[in-house]
Amino acid sequence: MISKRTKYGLKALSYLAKQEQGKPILIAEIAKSENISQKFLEAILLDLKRKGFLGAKKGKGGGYYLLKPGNEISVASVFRNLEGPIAWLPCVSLNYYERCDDCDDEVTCSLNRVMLEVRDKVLSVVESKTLADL
Amino acid sequence: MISKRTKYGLKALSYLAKQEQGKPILIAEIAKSENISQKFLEAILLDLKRKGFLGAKKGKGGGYYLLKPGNEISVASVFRNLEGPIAWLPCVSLNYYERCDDCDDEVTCSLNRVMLEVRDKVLSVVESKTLADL
DNA sequence: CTAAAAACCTACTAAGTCGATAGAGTATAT
DNA sequence: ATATACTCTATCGACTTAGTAGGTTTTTAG
Repeated sequence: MISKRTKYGLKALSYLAKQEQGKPILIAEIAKSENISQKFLEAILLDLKRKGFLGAKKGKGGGYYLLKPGNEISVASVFRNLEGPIAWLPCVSLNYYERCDDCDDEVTCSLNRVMLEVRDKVLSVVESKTLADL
Repeated sequence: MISKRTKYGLKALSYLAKQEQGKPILIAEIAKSENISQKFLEAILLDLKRKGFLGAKKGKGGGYYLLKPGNEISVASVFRNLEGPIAWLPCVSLNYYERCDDCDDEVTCSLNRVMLEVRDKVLSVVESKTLADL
């Protein structure tokens, strides 16, 4: 299960991808349209701005807008930035690799192979899908 | 990411699947072999017993054993019992379905289709793999 | 019959996350 | 100037995670 944070973030970005690119959209508009708590969404969008997905404009006529076209932003990149690793175990993660302290050896670990398969299957979907596909 | 609970559970079951079926194995033996905190593993195995995966024998010569051969227990069934839903969202879960309160309609939800794809890809792995494959 | 073995059970903990709310501060357009 | 709208800090209660501690019950062996 993914967190509401990630879910809301994806929904908001997909909403923005449907708009004229570069045109600022109000947090309030997105929140209302997607049925998201506005204050919660504020924090999520701010985070997405810091992570380079969004630009923002303050004051009247302001709002958030995508910095790249929707079809250049993969679901995987959003997921990794909001939720974290895509892999089920740190020892099979591409971007967040970490050794398991309970395994002597990854080659003999019983779970390693299956977890690699799961990761690759998920990646095959989320790396190929972009905001424009949502 | 899956919890250590689920990870340890899978490792312990796969350890048991490698033993002579029906022969009781000590918690301590599994814990040592798999580098798991024994007390934590106790709780996990007890849970797996209650959920019908394991049998137990008390007293000297006792221990835990699989109730079915390893090749009849899918990774998916263990995952569901220890971790919960396999799907990323409740609205695309086969076994734990729940409506999303923020979506008016699942057909128009931007995430629904992609999340279904993710679920199916993961299922294709974990439903086909059994403890004997680990 | 007794003692050791081993599963079983209850309770507790520290730390962290989740989903949200409240209330200011800051930059901008008119 | 003033309203607008993003930005920041702080807090919240409920929950989960990964354990630890210590005692109880059942079973087997001597």
